[in-house]
Amino acid sequence: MMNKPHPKKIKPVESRDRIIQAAVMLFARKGFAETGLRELAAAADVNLAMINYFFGSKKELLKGILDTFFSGYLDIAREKLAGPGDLQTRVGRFIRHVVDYFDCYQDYLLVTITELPHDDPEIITHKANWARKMIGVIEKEICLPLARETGRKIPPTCIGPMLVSLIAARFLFAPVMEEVTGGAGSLELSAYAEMTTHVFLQGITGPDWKETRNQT
Amino acid sequence: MMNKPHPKKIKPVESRDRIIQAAVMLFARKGFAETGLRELAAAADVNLAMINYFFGSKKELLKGILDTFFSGYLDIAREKLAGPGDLQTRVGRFIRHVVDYFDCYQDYLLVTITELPHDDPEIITHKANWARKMIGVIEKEICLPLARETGRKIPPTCIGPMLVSLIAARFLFAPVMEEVTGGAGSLELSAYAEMTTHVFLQGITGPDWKETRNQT
DNA sequence: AGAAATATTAAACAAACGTTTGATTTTGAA
DNA sequence: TTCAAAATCAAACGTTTGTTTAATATTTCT
Repeated sequence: MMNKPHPKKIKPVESRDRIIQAAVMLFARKGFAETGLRELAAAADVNLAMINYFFGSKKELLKGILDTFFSGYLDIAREKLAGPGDLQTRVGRFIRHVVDYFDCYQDYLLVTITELPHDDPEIITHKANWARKMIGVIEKEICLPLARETGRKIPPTCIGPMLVSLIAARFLFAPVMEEVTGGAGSLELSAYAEMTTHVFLQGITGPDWKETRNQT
Repeated sequence: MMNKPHPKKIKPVESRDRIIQAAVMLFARKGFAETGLRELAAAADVNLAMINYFFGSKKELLKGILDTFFSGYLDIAREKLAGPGDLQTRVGRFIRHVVDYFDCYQDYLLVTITELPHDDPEIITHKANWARKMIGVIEKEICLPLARETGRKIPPTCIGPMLVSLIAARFLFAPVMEEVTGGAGSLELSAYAEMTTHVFLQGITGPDWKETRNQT
């Protein structure tokens, strides 16, 4: 007996995860408030009441989605922005991974960004907590080295938003740009990462890029 | 008779404008869908029915707000991005004016950006039409000169979103950053414009800025 | 097998939604 | 003053909203 040290939770994975999956898709495409719980329940193929059963409320479900996205983003920052290499190498490595992450979690990104400025006090604290941690990493890994090497002081509360906005631009504007170009495919992902890195480090007029091609 | 060639419309200015003013504020703070028409009517101090009387529908009201913002943004691009000066001068002049514009129309900006990715077909056509015009200006005034001078080809559908995201970052993240810093004032507006210009043109590691200080 | 915990269901809740209607008031020109 | 257009209003329209309840089905462990 007690050979199974507790099966823990392996079962509610099915419905619960289908709800999250459908929620992220619908929130990204239609917006949080525009998405009704009945519509969401239908898309996730669960009973309406299951949503409140698992998450308590619609807002709590949103918080879970935001947490998932922020958590992954922060992990990349801590892991890739620190580590070996000079500033340019580390920033290049970071951006390359964030572009992949944003591409993979596109819907999470859209939900997060479009809900960013809305000042629901229940939500804003969550966002601020994540932002604070992110600002800390950026200050340590970008702003301080930059000030040490060039004497240039840029506050992390300025760099942080700029950096994430720059990278996210492609995905934020994707729906509109698709309509604009009439479906002509956009820039390849790795090329976009390279270009973003160059713009952030050297600007559009800076000297030739291409030397920012280190792996991992 | 007919001495007054028609007083045209000078009267509906009162209520109609109060509605727009309240709508922009509420849509920016709470989101479009989260804002009820009754709440909006109360904030604008008009009767509920006046909104549909003036604008036909809630969605039509939103389109009007988007049009106002896009129109002003496009005007600045056409006026400041063209004209005398080399690429750096023109971009610097453009960014300086856009930062002022975004600051002045902060709520319009938030409404526009947070509604950007949502794929309501009635709205997306409007956005795409404006984006197309903007892309045209950027191609002509930035991408072509850049390719001519440096041989570097960056598609305007990439530069456009990057540029606007970079400038808008401060305003998009403002509510969160305020909570993060605990109300400590953010960078001064003109300093932010200068920094944004430098990052866009030379990147964060580029040579000293300060020479991008032309007037008008 | 039986008891306890977990999942799932249909139905109902009050509240809020965007919109419409029809009557009334205000307005500006004849 | 008179008349028609524009503006304002209270009230109600039928849906849809997020959430809750209580009963049922399924799974899990003893």
